Parts: sequence; structure tokens; C-alpha cells
Amino acid sequence: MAAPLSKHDVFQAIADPTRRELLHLLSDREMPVTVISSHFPMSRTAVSKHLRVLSEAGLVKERKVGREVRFRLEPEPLQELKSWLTYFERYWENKLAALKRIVEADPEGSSDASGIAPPRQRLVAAADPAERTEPR
Amino acid sequence: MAAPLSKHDVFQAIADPTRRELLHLLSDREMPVTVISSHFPMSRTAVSKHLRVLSEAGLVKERKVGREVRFRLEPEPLQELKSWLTYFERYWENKLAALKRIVEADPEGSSDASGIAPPRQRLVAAADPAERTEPR
DNA sequence: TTGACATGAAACCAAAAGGTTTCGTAATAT
DNA sequence: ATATTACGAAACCTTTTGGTTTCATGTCAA
Repeated sequence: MAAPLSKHDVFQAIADPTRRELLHLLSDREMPVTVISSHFPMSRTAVSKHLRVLSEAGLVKERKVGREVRFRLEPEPLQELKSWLTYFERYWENKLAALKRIVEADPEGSSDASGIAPPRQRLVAAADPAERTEPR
Repeated sequence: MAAPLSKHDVFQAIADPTRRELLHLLSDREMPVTVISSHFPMSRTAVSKHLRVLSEAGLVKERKVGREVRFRLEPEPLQELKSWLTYFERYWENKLAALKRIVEADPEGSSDASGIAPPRQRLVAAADPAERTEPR
């Protein structure tokens, strides 16, 4: 349970398209920096910096082989992203379910196949026509 | 197939911790800007800017009510993130996943709008025990 | 009306991000 | 030995980001 209090977190690491491409590239196999950078329209140094950001986020690991340094994907930290997403999943599933009910005009309308607790999101507006927020 | 070629994508939108907190806050119910900003240690204007970034990524929707503007969560765009993650899930789920993938040898992937390139598959690793990369 | 409230636009600023080129150093090849 | 290759560190530059304060405008309350 080492706290990864490093400078870059997973969310920030994957924000850049180049870095996402790097992850895909490295998911295939491990590669040295020069080979990696040959896939990108920027300097090797720039790619190297991106690799460092990924490394600080724990998303890649490096290993020295002779004079080269090979990088490989380390997917585990992506789980944080996944669990973060899980929280919101029920919201869109709920919305989709609601839409489905409307479209199908199902008179019963309460079939939720996911078994996930429904969020307390108001799908309909308040009844008050003025809709004051803070009556003072 | 509306191409979401706006300035901010989902990946970038959720990179900022404040914006992630905003999404959580708004997942509960819709809120006007002033109320939202009271939850954050920064100016209302700053929060407003974050809301705009989220809006450009399609993650929140606004609605005018009297003199206030209420924001609410719009979770659908997060599905892009989820499907992006799905690709990597196989890698972390168990160590045999990579092998399995090689065996199955999925012939073609399709690139999407998020800068993701399909990995070029090489089924055989270098045989040289010295592990030279570029024999010249 | 007049004043208070809710909000966005604008101008501004410091720091971070993303890139470059140059250089030093370790490992390999000849 | 000597040249070549692989790489990171450093210095530098430009653009973006995340924040601020100030101001204008629309809406509501008295």
C-alpha cells in the first residue's frame, strides 16, 4: 500500500493523446526509446519526457538492456480509473434505462437489468414554476 | 456519428481534480453556479471556467432558470473512457492475458477519434540472446 | 425605480506543459 | 583505440492552464 504521491497521477497521464498512443504501442511489447520515438512525429527527447510522465504515474516500467532502456506497459494503475468510472456508470445506465422505458412505452417500466441501486438524480424538473433556489 | 471535434475531450476534462470533484457534486443534483462554487476554495469565475471545460467535453449541461444557470451531470461521454479502458483490461486481469491475445491474434483493430492507434503486432520476439535491436 | 443578486466576458498573470536543440556519458561495434 | 549508438540532463522557448480582479448585463425584490 505504497502511497503513490508522485507528481503525476493516472488521470493526468492519460490526458495527452501522445501518451495514450504510447500506452497502446507498449501494450504490444516492450521497446527501447529510439524505436518508440520512431513512431511519433516529435523528437526522441520529447517522447522520453512523455515516457517519464507515464512512469511517474506507474503506467510503464523500464528495464536496462545493454545501452538501451526498454519500456513496457504496466496496466495496473488503470484500475483506479476504472473504479472512478464505476461510480458514474450507474448514472448513464439509469439514464439509458429511463430512455428505453420511454421509447418502448413499457407500462410497467421498472425493469432494471443491472441490479444497481438507482441514483437520486432528478430526471424531471421541480413543480414550482418559479423554481426559486434560496427564498429570502 | 457526430464528430465531437470540440476543443476539450473527455480525457483532458477529467484530468483536473477540481473538475472531477465537480462531476461528483453534480451527479447528485443540478445546481446553480454560485452554489457550486461555494464548495470550492477558489473564485466563482474559476469554477465557471471549469464548468465550461466540462461543458465542451459534453460532461455537463446547463439550463437557465430565472437569473441563475443550473448545471447537471451528463455522464454519457464517459463511455468513451470506458471503452478505452476495456482495451487494457485484458492486460491487468491476469498475466496470461497477453499470451492469450497473441494466440488469438486479433487481425484488425479500428482507430477512433481519441488518438488511439492499433498496436502493430509482432508475434515473434527477437531470438538473439544478446537482444540486439538494430543489427547494422 | 432602485438596489441587490447571478453570471459571463475581459484583461491580466504565474506556473506548468509540451516541445526544441545542445551536450555529456555509458555501452557497443570496428 | 576510436567512432557510433542510445539515452538522459539542461537550458531554453512558446502555448496552455488555472487562477485572479474588474466590469457589464440581465433578473429579481422592495
